[in-house]
Amino acid sequence: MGEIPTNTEQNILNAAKKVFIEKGRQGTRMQEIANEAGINKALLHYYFRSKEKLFEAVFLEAFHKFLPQIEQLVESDRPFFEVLKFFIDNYINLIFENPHIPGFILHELSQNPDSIARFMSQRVSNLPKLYDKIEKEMTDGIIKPMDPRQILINLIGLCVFPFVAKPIVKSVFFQNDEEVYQSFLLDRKYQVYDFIVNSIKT
Amino acid sequence: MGEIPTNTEQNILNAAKKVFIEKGRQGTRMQEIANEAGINKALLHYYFRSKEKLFEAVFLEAFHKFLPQIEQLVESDRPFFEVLKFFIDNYINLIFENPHIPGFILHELSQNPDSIARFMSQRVSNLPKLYDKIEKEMTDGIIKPMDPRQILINLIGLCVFPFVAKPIVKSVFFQNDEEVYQSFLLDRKYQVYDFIVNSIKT
DNA sequence: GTCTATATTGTGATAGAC
DNA sequence: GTCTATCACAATATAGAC
Repeated sequence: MGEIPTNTEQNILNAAKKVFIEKGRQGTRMQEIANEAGINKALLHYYFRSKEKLFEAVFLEAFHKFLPQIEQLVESDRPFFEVLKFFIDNYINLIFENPHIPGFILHELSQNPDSIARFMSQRVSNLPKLYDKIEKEMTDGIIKPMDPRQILINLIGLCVFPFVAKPIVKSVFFQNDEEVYQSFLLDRKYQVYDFIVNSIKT
Repeated sequence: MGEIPTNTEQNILNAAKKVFIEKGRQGTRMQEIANEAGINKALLHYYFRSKEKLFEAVFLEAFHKFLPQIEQLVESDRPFFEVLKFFIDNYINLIFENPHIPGFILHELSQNPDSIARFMSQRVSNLPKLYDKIEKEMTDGIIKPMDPRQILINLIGLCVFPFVAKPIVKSVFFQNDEEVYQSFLLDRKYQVYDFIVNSIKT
């Protein structure tokens, strides 16, 4: 439903993405994916052997869409604060366009923590380079001395949380006003950047 | 299983809490709750009419356990930074003892965002008082001028995220070493406090 | 109150016509 | 490749004995 599919397989995958990411693995019914794709259940099994296989395809794509962004933080020789600004801007834009994916990934991984090994591969192998970069700026007196991992975990958490906790945030802080909540999100990237910089700069 | 139940109803509720909070509403089987409680399925329906009712009982308790902590931030005349330290300490301790509840709440609410109205009640009615308290310290030049809601959302996000994202955090930053991850968590409350204070103090 | 047995519906998966 | 019809089993819920 919606866009014209190039082929049936892609059509199914698109439908599956939508349903799985919103409802989760256990909350998803094959029938609903079929409806969403405008076909019948049998075709799902024709293209993807089982619900399990279909789910894996969806999860893999979602996971890879969100994780490798970390590489952006390394692939540059510019100062950390500049790279940081660039990353936050891109990452929050990405979440904006796919607001349900972070919660989807977190929930499915918590249901099946060991599966993460299959998805990670070499993606984060250059994380040590990022640590070096940050520690370099610490010895240069630009950033306060602290565990670089704390910075990175705070960074991801601050970006992701307002989206993952949408119902609570929207209800508690914005009286369930969708518009006010959205305008809060639009301002968020600048707030996160300022918050982090103020916290870690010397 | 585990502790001796005072009565069957409480026994069922304990078992249901364990299973629902770990597996989620859709991932939970009534049979598994029955096994966990050491009884049979029929008794579940005798005490709680349906899976739905049992879930609601579990969710309500979990939700109220975690939300009203916000009140701590208001119920004191001490400076905000002191109250903040106290809150972070308590809240992270609470999560430590119930590490799966935050993810459980976030996921279930995102599946059923409208249901939040039933659970909130007057709990956050004194939030404006907290805003006033923070804004007072801004005009006093103790805290940087900014939207108090940004501070509070960051606060919750920083506390909750390392637990909700355990598999990713543990894998990406700690090579899946549970012990290292745990020691990171133990240090977390001080890190979060420092991070926030450094960021918002003038 | 607690159990066993069973009803009833939901759901993933397959068979087979076209 | 795509459909309809159906199987097989899983899961919630209830009936009824004790």
